[in-house]
Amino acid sequence: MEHNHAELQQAVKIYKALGEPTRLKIALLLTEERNLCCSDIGSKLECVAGSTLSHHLKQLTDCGLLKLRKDGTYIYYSVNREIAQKYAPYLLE
Amino acid sequence: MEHNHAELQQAVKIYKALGEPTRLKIALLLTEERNLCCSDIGSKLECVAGSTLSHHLKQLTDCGLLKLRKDGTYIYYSVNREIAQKYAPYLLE
DNA sequence: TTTATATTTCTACAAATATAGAAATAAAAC
DNA sequence: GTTTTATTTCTATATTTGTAGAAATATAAA
Repeated sequence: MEHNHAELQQAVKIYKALGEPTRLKIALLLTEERNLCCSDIGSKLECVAGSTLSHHLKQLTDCGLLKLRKDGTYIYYSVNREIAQKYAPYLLE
Repeated sequence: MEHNHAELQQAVKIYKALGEPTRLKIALLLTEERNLCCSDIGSKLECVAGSTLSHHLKQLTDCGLLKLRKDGTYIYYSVNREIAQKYAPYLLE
């Protein structure tokens, strides 16, 4: 009902992030399995360069859809289920 | 859980459609007010050429998010609430 | 300290896309 | 019939974006 500009912009960012096959797969992967790191994801989605993956993970994180936890050189990603529930519960099905 | 290829492709199309400011506004507009035609929408979203609007409405329709009803030269659009509920309930808030 | 591993940033480029003007199509009104 | 209105298709263009290699950064392991 009352969608202010800031909220609308976040929604656009979230949907833009999910509107790309590789990123949607990443999001679905991280919904099923929590705490995967960049290289884990890379080995599950064959044929994606590390730099490309990093770029996608940044977008998914920047919009608020992914949470991250750093541990040494590793960064573990998970889906922010509250955000997913609000904007794209399809991910959680 | 079991996201087959076809369903995944539709999800990508839906999120890609919503991941653009003008199209998200159109979708929100049509959630609040049913049965608007192309030119109605055009007058509510100032500064969008008819051809551009047509292009956006096609994408929103092709992915299944909008339903249409033709009446003479007019085409009335509405949101497919079942699809919105599944993929983007944010629209219905 | 050197080496290996994880991730990001930089750079470049091909492909996709949002945009709109002009022409085309279609149906209504006159 | 002609004219007006609604929408689409065609065409072109500027911008965005997905991609990956190379270099950089950072931390851990040896």
